[in-house]
Amino acid sequence: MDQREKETERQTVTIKDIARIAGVSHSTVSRSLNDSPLISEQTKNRIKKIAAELNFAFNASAQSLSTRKTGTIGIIYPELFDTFGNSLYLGLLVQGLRHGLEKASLDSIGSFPRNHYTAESNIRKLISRKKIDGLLVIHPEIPVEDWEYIQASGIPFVVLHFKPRSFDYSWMNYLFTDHVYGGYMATRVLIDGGCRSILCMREDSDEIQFMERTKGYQQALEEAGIAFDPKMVAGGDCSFDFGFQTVMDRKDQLGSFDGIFAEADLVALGAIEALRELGVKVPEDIRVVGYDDTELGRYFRPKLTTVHQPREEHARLACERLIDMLEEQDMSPTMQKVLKPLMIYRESG
Amino acid sequence: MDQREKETERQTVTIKDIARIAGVSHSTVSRSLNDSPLISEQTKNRIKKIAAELNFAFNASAQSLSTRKTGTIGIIYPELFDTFGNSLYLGLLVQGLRHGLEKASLDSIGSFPRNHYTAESNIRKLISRKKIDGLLVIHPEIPVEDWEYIQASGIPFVVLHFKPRSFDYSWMNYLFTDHVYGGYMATRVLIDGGCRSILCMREDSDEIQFMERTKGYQQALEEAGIAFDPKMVAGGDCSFDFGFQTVMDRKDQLGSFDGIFAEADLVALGAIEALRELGVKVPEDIRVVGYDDTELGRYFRPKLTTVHQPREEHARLACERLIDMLEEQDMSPTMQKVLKPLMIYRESG
DNA sequence: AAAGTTTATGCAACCGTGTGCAAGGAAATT
DNA sequence: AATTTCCTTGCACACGGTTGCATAAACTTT
Repeated sequence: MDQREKETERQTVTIKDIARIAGVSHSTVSRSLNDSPLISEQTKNRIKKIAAELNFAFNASAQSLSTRKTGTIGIIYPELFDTFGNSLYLGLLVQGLRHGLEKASLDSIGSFPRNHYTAESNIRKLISRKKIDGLLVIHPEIPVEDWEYIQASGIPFVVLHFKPRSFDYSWMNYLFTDHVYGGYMATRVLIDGGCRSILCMREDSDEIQFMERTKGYQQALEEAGIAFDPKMVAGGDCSFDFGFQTVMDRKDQLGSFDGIFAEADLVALGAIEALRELGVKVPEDIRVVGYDDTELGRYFRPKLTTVHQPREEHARLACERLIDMLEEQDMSPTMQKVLKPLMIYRESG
Repeated sequence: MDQREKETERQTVTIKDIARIAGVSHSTVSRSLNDSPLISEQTKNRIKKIAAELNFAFNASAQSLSTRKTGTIGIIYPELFDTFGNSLYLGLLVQGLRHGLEKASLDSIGSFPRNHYTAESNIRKLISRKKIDGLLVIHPEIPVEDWEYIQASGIPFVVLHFKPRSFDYSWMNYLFTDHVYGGYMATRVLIDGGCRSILCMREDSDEIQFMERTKGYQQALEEAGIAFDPKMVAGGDCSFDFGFQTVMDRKDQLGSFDGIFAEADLVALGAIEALRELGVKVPEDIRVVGYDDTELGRYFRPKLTTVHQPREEHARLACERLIDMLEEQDMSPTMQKVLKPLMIYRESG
């Protein structure tokens, strides 16, 4: 110990201090404060009172060391960007999880999969150093080694939002959104509105969710007897500019489509803005549907018709399952849900 | 210990296991892995090799108990809402902090000031149970008892973004934004653009930052020799509707103002939308300036002229100071900065 | 060669809490 | 009254590390 410790006079109260004051052993104090049935009510109350007077609080590290429970959950999620509408979605999802964990008095360590400076895996670090009791994973690209580590460690965890790529998740507890259905619904809205030539603006990534949205688009077309035309699918990124540019690139063939399914709100807004500048009326001339139901779509005019993901339900169910796993020590994948998204009907579609 | 422990065969490697294998005492292992100069290079290397082979990792709880360092920082921040543009700002600020902490290999527990279910103070809980080494506080309403607790505990902390109300912060390390200057700049942009009657739409809250923005507005008016008229200040919430409604309420007296300073982007956008519906051109007829530089303002047309807060710099400086405090044990308030915001010139102003 | 110095390691106590087991005392039973 | 049972409590060890101090070995110095 540092010599200065003495001077600084740490006034931290431990169960031994309470034991001394109460004239009992520290085990009795420990049992009392943990409401053990072994201790008489009288003694318990006396000790609890002393503890309260001294503002006693358990030392979390000591307790964890002994009980092998940290009372902390790791939440792994990706980098947020201020140019992506769904960053707010992810932020709110994490917030929902935090709320759910609070119910069980669990703290949460938020973390990226790897340390940006050392490139070390934060997931493995948190697990191996035993800083967490469980894990909530929201990330499209967890490295295989990390998945294997998680699996081998036997730590309770629930996967949310992003389907793991290149790793079998059939044995995991998970909660996803049915993006095929989302893409299908969005496209159906357009078809039901009379559209027959629907442009699909998709994110050119290998994230499964975008594949699925496009698949739903195709299904809706097929169901309506509209031939799928690969030329009607434009690939790009998740930006306003992509939507804007994609429309502008087609300004000479505006009659070639009468509906747009943008797989992200921001893209839809870019498309709408381009259409406005070209003098095309939305939704009268061309209908536009977005995806994600970000704040953006609520205020732009025309207000965006879009697909909403059941964020609250995701968070609630994930926490419930995780807490259950912590208590029951039962890792079986009893929570494998693919929730249906919700169509938000506004003006643009 | 539970009997089942034996069966489950915990394969966790401890320094004692390494000691046994290496034929040394566990203190030697501890010193080796911590690179103590007391141990010979030869022994160190041998032991490090064994540790690496066994995938050894320190038990965080045990280490904390002994060293009184947890390697974890608490980040206290408010509830985010999907209807407030600055929720994304806060999310990104927290992310910036997380990055800054990663540099020193620190984890972070994100938390609201109090538990929503038990109403217990999370701040006091984290400190008293010794779950964290330091604190980053981003919240407009920390209860006085919590401030007092923080102060008494002597824990290193830095306050960001929100000035504490009803508690003296002159002794703290802090980083704020100069909102007086922000309000001044925004108003100056309008005045320089020729405006003489400027409507100020402010959030009717007692958060200091809004008071300051309004103060800056007044200063700019005064400097330009424009009399301040209380009727030109509209109070409301931080919503699109507030901006929209405030303009609509004045549709019969549109000539009475030629500029709008909205103290939040969303409010500015609502105002712009109302003006558009009323056939008023922005910025030709009426200029509008927002505040916050949220994603929203980048895509709406006309693109929003607004005030940007130096988020990255806040995060970086706060982490640097906090890490320094952790290492130096020097709590003196050497980091008391009020950063200047940045004017973003776009189309609306 | 003896004494002093340096270097490398081990011993044992400690950090704060949990818990199996033994033991003491009171109450219940014979 | 002696024995058995139950209820309380304390002892001692465990959890997995860190560290002051003693000690043994190796190396200098005289």
